[in-house]
Amino acid sequence: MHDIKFIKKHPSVLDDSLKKRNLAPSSSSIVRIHNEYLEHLNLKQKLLEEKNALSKSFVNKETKIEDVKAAVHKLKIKIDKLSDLAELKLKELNELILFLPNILSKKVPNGKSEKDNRILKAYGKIRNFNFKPKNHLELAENLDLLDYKKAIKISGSRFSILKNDLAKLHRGLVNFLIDNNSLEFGYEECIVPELVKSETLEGTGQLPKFKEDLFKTNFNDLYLIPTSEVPLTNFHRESIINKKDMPLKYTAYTNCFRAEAGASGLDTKGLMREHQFGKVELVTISEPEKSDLELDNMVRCVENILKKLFIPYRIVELCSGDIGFSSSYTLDVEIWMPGQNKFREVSSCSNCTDFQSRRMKMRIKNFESGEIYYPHTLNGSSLAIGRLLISILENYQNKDGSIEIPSILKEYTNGLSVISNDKKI
RNA sequence: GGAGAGAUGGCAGAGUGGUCGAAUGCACCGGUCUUGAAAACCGGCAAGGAUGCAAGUCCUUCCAGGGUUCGAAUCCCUGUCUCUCCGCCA
Repeated sequence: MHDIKFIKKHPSVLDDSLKKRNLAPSSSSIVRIHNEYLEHLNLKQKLLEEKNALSKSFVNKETKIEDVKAAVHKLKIKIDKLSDLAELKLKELNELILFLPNILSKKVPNGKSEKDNRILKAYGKIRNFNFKPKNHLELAENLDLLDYKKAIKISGSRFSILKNDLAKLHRGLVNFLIDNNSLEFGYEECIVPELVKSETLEGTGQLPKFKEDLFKTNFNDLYLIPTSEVPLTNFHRESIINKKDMPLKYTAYTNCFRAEAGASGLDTKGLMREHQFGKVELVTISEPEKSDLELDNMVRCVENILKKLFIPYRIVELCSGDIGFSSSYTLDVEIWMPGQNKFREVSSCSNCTDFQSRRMKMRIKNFESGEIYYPHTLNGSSLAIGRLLISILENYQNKDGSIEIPSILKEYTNGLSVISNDKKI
């Protein structure tokens, strides 16, 4: 959501950002519609004032009852008409604005697609295999870790069943990640609903534009969340936060549900792209002037995990053509997947500035000055478990198809140190 | 699934047709007192919008949407959600 007053003052800021995203400029229609709205609104308010005065005069004995009734009746007809006109304009305006993406940070590089993203940093040594590394599907099949026959039978494609030590590894990873986020980086650990109202999704920007990516239930029109960013960021929707309580930092593990409507043919097999996947998320609600710093903190929190797992990764700055709707600046974290011989996204850390907080009417109040303003919201994955599992399986594989467990995870997996076909005692 | 109750400011909770944007308490902010703090006392304290250089003035909002009325937090209808009890259930 954008600030109309800001757009009216600096129309080119919005238009330039839209152009950078390869979209058509729209400030002129916004300004026009808003002015039309104000015309109707101002007139309506004047008439309402008259009407209120007449009602108050009623207590006065001198007033002629019938005259007042007639005058109010006349005013009412005019007011209703103006009300309708104003409402229509406001609706028109909202429909336009709700579909506009966030204004991009100046730092965002120009570009059309992910090919134009900028690699800022690479960390970790890519392992040199003295055999041809298998991909996670081959590894999992050999070790009986995934069952797609059953998954397809019960749910269809793009669903997985994890078994045996892979399920255990998944469970351990979640605990490891949450511990990292909460104990080392101060994010408050939460367990949150995975079904949310449409207003909640509108708050973070998934609705109304990306409806086709979501699963909707027929219970109270609730939607399955595509990421726990949605419930976490909406914690303080329509409320006012005391400045003293800032910043607010949350982490949660949830399942995420995505229709993947536009991804047919992409990553069709395995844990890479599924309708349901587990993810640990970070959300920060921050003072506006501190949000850049908080994004750095967030990325460091994610990097800390990968360093401890000894997984090679790189940090990628998304270009204007690839960056998400609600974000003003995004850094992706990509991890090395030997089976695909490339880096793949495992986290996306975004500064959404005041875009989401305006949509959800979340504000900060400075009780000393009385000042009320919008916080910045940030979100990042830490991390997508499925993709992390792919990377662990592929990076830690041995020639015989067995898989070492990263040492940091042993305390989270009952001491499991290797996944292999050898019977354990 | 059956029966009942309810939705008011950051929270708790009064208010059943005009004097209500709304008592009171807590929280919060400022001050007095104190070496400092606490307590006590005094004062302040809803949000959004329009208009104006500003001071200010005006409009809207007591779950949402309709209706009655000159006038609605208050009366009527519809919807949504919440709670309690019973049943079922992880």
